Amino acid sequence: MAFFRGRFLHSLDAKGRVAIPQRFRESLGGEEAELRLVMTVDPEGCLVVYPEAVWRELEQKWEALPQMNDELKTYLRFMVGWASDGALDRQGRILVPPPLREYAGLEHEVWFVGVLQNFEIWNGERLEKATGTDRVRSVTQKLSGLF
Amino acid sequence: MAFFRGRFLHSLDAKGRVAIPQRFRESLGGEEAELRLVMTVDPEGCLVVYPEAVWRELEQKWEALPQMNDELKTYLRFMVGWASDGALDRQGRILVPPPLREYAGLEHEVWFVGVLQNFEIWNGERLEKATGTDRVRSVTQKLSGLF
DNA sequence: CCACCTTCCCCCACTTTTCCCCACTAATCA
DNA sequence: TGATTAGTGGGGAAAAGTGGGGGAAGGTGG
Repeated sequence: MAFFRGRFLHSLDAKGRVAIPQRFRESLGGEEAELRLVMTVDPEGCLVVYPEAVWRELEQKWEALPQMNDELKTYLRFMVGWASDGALDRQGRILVPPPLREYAGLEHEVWFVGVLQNFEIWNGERLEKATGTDRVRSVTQKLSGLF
Repeated sequence: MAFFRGRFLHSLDAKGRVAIPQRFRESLGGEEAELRLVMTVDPEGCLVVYPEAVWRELEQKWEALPQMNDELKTYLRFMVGWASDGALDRQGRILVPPPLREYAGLEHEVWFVGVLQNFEIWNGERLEKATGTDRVRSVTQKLSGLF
């Protein structure tokens, strides 16, 4: 299973390409393996990127759900509706489609953040707000019962 | 299991490398063993360094939790998002990636502090504030029921 | 059906970072 | 006082990230 850790500052070029951090590329599988991935959005305001295999598991879970209620429909419209799949180019870069770029407020500088099974791509200011120490402290308090 | 104790003053060189105190290196396992470790940050403003095995246990705990939970996501963005794994070089040093260096306010002089299962790397002034006797006194009072 | 335009992806060239290896100094211990 | 071991610093090769030119592919409108 792939594991993504750490944060990396990269830059989106004028053509909308970003290099995936080498550490992440290694986690994506063998060198010649199909480096396919699926990206979508998170309500927090960032992009979320999954190795194709991980994404497929999510899809299977959704399909296996007993009934399709309104909440699930809303959720799928969001997660699946925004999803875009692609592959790395020969230089290890991906192309971020304009709608996703806009959703996540990505300009020139973007942060890659590993969160175990997948990773995220953030606008710097948003990331700072989302992971500021105040917020983390309060969250840690709430979680402290769990581990 | 490894045990880290004590504090040591070392210096970060211009390339961002620091030597791990020899005492700590011994605790990391056999000489030829894989001297791999994972470092991340603490809201208190320092770096936290784990032997790889200890870190993995933490990750396994996190993975067992429900992944849709927003609080957990925030927490992972912080802990895992800052994490950086690496190995000691031939001289027993590690490279501290620039984002971590900046987060912890590390300049030339840094303090290593052992805290049992892992150790921390501090900016001197911050360490002084965090472990000032006033603060420790009040904390000790609150804990006094526990042991 | 054909010209045009955009999008995407390949290649190449440049810069920066990382990580080897080696050499110097300081401290420790016979 | 020599010998060993820790910590420090720097040179240089290799790798990673960045940016741009140009051709192929695919969509659009006449």
